[in-house]
Amino acid sequence: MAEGPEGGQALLFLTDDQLRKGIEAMFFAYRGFTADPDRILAELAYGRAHHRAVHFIGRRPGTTVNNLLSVLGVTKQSLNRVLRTLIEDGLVTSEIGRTDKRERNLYLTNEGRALEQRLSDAQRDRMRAAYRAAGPEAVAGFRQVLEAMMDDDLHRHYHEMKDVKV
Amino acid sequence: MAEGPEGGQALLFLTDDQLRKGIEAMFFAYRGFTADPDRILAELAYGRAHHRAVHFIGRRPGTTVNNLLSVLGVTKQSLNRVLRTLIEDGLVTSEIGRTDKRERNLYLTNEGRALEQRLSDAQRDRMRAAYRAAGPEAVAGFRQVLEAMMDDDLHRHYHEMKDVKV
DNA sequence: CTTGGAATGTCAACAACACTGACGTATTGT
DNA sequence: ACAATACGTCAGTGTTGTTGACATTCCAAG
Repeated sequence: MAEGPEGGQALLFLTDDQLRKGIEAMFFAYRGFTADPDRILAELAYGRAHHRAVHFIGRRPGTTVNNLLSVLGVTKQSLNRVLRTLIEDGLVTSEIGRTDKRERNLYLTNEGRALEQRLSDAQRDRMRAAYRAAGPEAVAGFRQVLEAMMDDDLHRHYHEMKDVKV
Repeated sequence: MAEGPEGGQALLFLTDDQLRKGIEAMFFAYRGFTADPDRILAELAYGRAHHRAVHFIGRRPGTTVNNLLSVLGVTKQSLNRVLRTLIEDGLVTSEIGRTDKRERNLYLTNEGRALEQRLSDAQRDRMRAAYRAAGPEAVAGFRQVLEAMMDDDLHRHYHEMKDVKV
């Protein structure tokens, strides 16, 4: 159905070699992407799981455990282990829901916000350098390809993150 | 040197919000990026580490353990466990180095090549779809930003992978 | 030639973090 | 009352990372 480009010219960028380079670029870039926060987390005996939790709680203060679960794509047992340590360490608070008392609304404490900021800053610094080096048009393309690469349900979460309701 | 853009317009894409979106896009996209191979690997009781090993051995037949180590960025002990199972399962062969008997040259067997192909195909399919949806210019930008995001040493490995010496 | 150090790779034990499965509790809604 | 939902927890397992200890091989200094 509407195959589109027929000639060789338009398909040049879809050769196996081009695709392979893209795959390897994703692999190496993701390592760089996580390197700076990982160093900070290692000092504190935390891992990437803690980073992700703190990030998305910071993005959506008051989010429920269930919502966080589907965004992160892990099991509740796995998330619970992380949340427990964050709450014990005073970085996150868990409040019983006002309308539905079964739910728990999650918030960052001041200390939690401080860590989130520190991790964000490190990651943003690298992202900023990459953006600056590549230029605005490259950034637009970057975002387009990444969006097209997401699964549908992840895509949904990604867009839900856009309209922040603080 | 040559700082370039000074005004607000050219720096719009460097706002914290833009950077945050880029960060979340990387997070969600990487999940999609690994989803298809992960499904295949789960059937075979393998993990991503096996995928990475098989991929880079396939890229550089005869590579040594040490070289693979620095590309993958893990400890030799961690890699060894993965290599052992791959060798036991007949996907990889390890040959004692000809010039230096301390080294081991790694090769894929036919069975190993078959798995590599199967994983590659799955990952390439998604990459191809994303490339096709985003268009050639977006792809160029995508690659530019990813390259700028890598650590220097990873960047080196990335480029070394370009000149294949089969 | 021998000896000591460096390089390469292997084995063992441990920690982090994901998973499944089962169960308990409180709350909601029919 | 009853079923479904939201959350937490205990137990067990697997992958993947880590450090520590050790065997083998190479090479160069004495």
